[in-house]
Amino acid sequence: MADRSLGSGNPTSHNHQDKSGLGENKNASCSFSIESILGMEQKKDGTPAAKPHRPWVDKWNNLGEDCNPRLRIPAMSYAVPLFHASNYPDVEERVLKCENYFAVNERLSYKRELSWYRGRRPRTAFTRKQIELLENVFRVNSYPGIDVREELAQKLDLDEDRIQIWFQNRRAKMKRSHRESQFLVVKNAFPQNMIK
Amino acid sequence: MADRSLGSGNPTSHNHQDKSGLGENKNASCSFSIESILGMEQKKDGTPAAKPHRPWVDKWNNLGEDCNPRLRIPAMSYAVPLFHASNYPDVEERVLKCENYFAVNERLSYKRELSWYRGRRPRTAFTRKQIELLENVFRVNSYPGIDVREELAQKLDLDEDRIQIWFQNRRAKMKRSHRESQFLVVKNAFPQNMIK
DNA sequence: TTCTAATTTAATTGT
DNA sequence: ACAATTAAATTAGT
Repeated sequence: MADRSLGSGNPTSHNHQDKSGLGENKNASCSFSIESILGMEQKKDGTPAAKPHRPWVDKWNNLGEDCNPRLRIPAMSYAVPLFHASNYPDVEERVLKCENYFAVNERLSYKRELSWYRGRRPRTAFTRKQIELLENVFRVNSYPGIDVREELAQKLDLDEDRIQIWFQNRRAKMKRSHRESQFLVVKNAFPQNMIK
Repeated sequence: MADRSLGSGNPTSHNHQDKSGLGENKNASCSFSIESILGMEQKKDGTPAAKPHRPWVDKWNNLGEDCNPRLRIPAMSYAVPLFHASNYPDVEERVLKCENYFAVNERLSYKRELSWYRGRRPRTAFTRKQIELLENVFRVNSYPGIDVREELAQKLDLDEDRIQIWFQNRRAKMKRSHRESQFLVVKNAFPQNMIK
């Protein structure tokens, strides 16, 4: 049982980053040859030292000191139940705890195998109450200034950062749905066969 | 998610110049009063948020013509066979059965109640061949750019969207299985009682 | 039941 | 700040 038919043969290193396409395989026919695929991979990772602003990494992992934060075992964080902890299935939670163990004890080992996004902030799960208030404020003002955000942060016991991101994402959502409803309006204003 | 099938323009111009925080209430306590809320335009849905990007609805429901497609009964097809008494909560299941019944017999009734069920894209069943190629590509590049995805889409006769989602889910799966295997490694490296 | 396609939304990156 | 994308967490179909 538990046949994990897929998990076994997988290479574990991945350099992501292929935003720009770059997929020019000149070969005429249908070859996704290894070459062509590898050719498509961007070498964006010269280890760019690109974005070393991850306060929470150190905040939660404050034993290390001088090595590149992006190479550290970072967030353990979301490995440890401290941070959100609530809704993993049992197995996964044990897995996570264990990983954390290992990391704590052996730290600095297999960083390489660990994904590039290690440093990602654990996803915040807003409560119903929090969302409610945020939505109410959003209705009135979708561009709250710093003072309002700070106030909200305090009231909701969240970092001001989270508030800001929330409003950003919320605006994006609103924009999207507006765009889409406009699309429908336009679409319905035309005879069916004019729109494919 | 990328909604690239819609007008890529930026039809809605925002004057987002509100640094000052409009919604700022001078009142001491936490009042975001109804008045202040109603004072604004408020055209955004009060609740569960619309997600009106569902091109396939029309594609499969091309009998109607002038009514709003979002209000139509969409895919009856996959609504019909749902008399599987499986894992919906009782209430919802009854609702479904009922709605379906009416939908079949009365078509276009009970649109409102169907809404939560309606918008979902029918699950795509990939063929063995498709999976095979996708897996092969994934092995070399788990982050294919748009070009590669388009190429795959064409080759496999799928929407590019499906490809993108497939890779997303595949990455999640890989991550999961990596976690699990790490768990096993750690587990075997420690005395039993260290693992709860 | 397990696996996975599809959805929603928090977080990241680059401009 | 926005646009586009990714990952995390869910929902739900087979």
